[in-house]
Amino acid sequence: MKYSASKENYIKAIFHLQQADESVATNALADALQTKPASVTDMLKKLKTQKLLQYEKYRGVKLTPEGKKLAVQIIRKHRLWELFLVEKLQFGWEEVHEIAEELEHISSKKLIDRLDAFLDFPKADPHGDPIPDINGKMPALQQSAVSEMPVNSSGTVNGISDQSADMLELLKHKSIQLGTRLEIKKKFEVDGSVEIKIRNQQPVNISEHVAKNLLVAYDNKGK
Amino acid sequence: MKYSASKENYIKAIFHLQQADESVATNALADALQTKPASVTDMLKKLKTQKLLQYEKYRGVKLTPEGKKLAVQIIRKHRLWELFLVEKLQFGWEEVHEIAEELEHISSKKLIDRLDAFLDFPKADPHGDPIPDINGKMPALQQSAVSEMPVNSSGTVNGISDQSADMLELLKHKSIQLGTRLEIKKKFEVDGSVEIKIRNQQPVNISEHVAKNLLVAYDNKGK
DNA sequence: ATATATTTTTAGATTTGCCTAAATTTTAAT
DNA sequence: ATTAAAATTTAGGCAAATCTAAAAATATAT
Repeated sequence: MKYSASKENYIKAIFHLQQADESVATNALADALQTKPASVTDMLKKLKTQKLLQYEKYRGVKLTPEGKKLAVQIIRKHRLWELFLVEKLQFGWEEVHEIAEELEHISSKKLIDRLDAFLDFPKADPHGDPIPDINGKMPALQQSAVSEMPVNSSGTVNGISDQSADMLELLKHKSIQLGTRLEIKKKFEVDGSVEIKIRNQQPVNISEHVAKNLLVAYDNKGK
Repeated sequence: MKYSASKENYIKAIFHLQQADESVATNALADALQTKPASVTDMLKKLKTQKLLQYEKYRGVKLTPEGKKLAVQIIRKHRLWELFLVEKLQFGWEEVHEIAEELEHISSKKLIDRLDAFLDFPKADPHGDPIPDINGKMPALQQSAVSEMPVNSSGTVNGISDQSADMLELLKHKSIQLGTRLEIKKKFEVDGSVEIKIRNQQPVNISEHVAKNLLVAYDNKGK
């Protein structure tokens, strides 16, 4: 079955908003999709008749297994295209999302499976998010503290264990935030500090404490 | 300016139908676009207000310079994507058209220019049709007789000078037709005959006469 | 030159996806 | 347990792109 780009965007948004198995509110969806709640209600009725979701009025919405399957396919396309853009066409990792929003609606399944092979069956996109495989299986997010990463590896900041104001201030000062892509340059055994490099900036040093609390999603190749 | 996929398809169809500078008939367009003449009339009125074409009712339609520019951009995208699919993703040259019909509507100009560079600024698509460059300049179609082509080069059958029934019968027998992709394997000086290979078939020999009359569009790399 | 056939346009609907404004339901607060 | 606030849905419309059926213009044939 083939769905419009608009419908696919609804399915994707619900998937992302749907933590665990709670249902998603109309307003939350309207917000995520930059549209009006009334439009969301309209669309939910249509998607319900297509059995992509469970919807009872005033009760919010949940994806059916079929809806989830579709969502995962779209996410697979999105993340593969993002990686293609960064890895093969030299785009910056911050400029690819918008383009992938369009590319993810190209329908050919064969295309996406070939692209997957061309990229060597990658496990994560440029932001460190996992890429579902050909069967829709989503690999666990590969996350670890900066202190655990090998020299010369790279990844994307994805979480901070110590959320104290002091820590956040320090990170802000070093212009590190969620989504910041960094590379491990050198590790000092003496004090456990780590030298990291952010994009075009000069390498900076972070203490063992910071390195242990800064969580990074790392790329990973191979099947 | 950004146009809908539907509008882009109209512009492209008019461009292809518009020989020299004659105007294109409503019915011809409806035919090419697999739609009804009434729908074409509706759309032509819209495209006229956008100054992409000259249209007087009952008088047919012509692209304005602006319309032509848009058409060339779309064709550039289409052909680059086709080549990408064949060259990088191992698609057969006959299965790429349909997918490229979707990909050609992805809007990012930067994407297409990067793709162009990634493919090494190719001059022709897998069917031998010329690819407009970044400025919209369309290289002349690189066409020559099989007899003139170097050994190991390849191309796509694109015309036949001698259109006699006998010639056509012979070509049909060897399953050569417009669009057939072939490779020059060996040339025999003695009699001017040429050994060619078609896709997955065994190599076949064609006489000097045939080789001189079989016109092929050949691929070409580099700026 | 006039009738007939063909092409093209108009008129009026339909579907998709969105909107605003008003009504309804649910939730939260006292 | 009411009432006020917030969330959600309904009702009625709009624009894009299509359609069918009917009308109008152009082309063709004798």
